[in-house]
Amino acid sequence: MTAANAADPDDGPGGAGGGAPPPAAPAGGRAAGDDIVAGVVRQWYAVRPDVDTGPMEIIGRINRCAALLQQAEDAPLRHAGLNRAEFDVLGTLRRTGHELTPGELARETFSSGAAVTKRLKQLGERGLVERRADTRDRRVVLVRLTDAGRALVDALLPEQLSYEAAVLSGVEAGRRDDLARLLGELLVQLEGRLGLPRG
Amino acid sequence: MTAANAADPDDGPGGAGGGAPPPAAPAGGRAAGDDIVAGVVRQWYAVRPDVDTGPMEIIGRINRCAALLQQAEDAPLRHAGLNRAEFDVLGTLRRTGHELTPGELARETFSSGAAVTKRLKQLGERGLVERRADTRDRRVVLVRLTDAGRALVDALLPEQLSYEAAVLSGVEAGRRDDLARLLGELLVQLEGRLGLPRG
DNA sequence: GCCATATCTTTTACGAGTGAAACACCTGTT
DNA sequence: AACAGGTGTTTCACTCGTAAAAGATATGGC
Repeated sequence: MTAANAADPDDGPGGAGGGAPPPAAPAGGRAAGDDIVAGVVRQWYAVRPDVDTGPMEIIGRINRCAALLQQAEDAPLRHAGLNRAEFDVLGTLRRTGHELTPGELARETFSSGAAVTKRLKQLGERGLVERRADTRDRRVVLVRLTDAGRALVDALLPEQLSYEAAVLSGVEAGRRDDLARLLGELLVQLEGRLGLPRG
Repeated sequence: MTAANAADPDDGPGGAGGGAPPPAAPAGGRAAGDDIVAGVVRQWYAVRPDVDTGPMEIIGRINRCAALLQQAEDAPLRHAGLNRAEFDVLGTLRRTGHELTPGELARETFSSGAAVTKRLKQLGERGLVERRADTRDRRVVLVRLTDAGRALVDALLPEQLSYEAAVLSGVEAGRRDDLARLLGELLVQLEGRLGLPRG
């Protein structure tokens, strides 16, 4: 609540927060080479020029990208009857190389324990993962990939990645590296700011 | 389907697609200053060094950022009893400045018509939007903000934006601009590649 | 040894989104 | 005028995720 009210609406046009005003303005319409968010920002500037829309240019774009990607990105997975979340569980087990508990899987895949339980049930019924009780602590369940699960991940991973590579291929290689680096910086900050409550 | 299989798994280690292998490798563990995705990439490199994890560094990070943001970003909204999606509808009506149909709202907010119908029902019950039938074409419904709805958006928008600004403040200003620009480039590509089917 | 407390997993109740079907209406053709 | 086909909105059945409660087990103080 502290800094949240820092940018009052009567900040005054021109000195709005720190972001430069959007370039010119095709009357709120959309210019060639612009993405959706640029148009949105211009519309806001037309009706509320006092407000600093800077954050939208990052957060809005991340949300749009994530939405677009999630709608289409999973084509190779869907083909195998999996969704992103299920593949995420399988992939986590594969890349760590050892058994994990449902709690660890939940933390690793950013979802609730309940969601993991559901997914494990389905993946178990399909013979892709196995559960066994921990001998030391019988509250704990240990989950591992079956041979079939491992084979499926290994087959799907390159397909999925090359599909993703195709999706990204419209951006020049050097800029992809820049983008990855900057997203990494942002993610570190977000983890610190928003992820701490879990520690 | 065309270019999607371009990067075959037997691309050969060292020449994997275009991404450099992850730096050294703390045994799959996590180094200081690294984000979660960097650790994930290293784990993959340890068990499947033949695979080009480049796309993960962008898509994985975007997904993580979006997940983290969505969990916490909405603090000021939640305080007003709204969620992101509802605020998105109100904001769209506010920034365009005129009445919109449910279909237009669906396209604008990236969601299904059914979802928009539900939201409009709730927002209508709370007195934030009004529907009226189009006089020309009676299939069409026109939605507009009530005075209360407009006042709520105008009050919430600066709060929400300065909250978002605080979340982003850990990244240096110049880098935020770079990030916004690169995300814009990516978004243009994604819109072209993944958004075309709707046209 | 026993109890209070904490931790891990699963179950339950519910909210939100989606695709497909249903419904209402328009428009051009015959 | 009637009809076929198209478009816009809503309803329906379903999936998926979550928070909170329940169930099972460990652990430390007495």
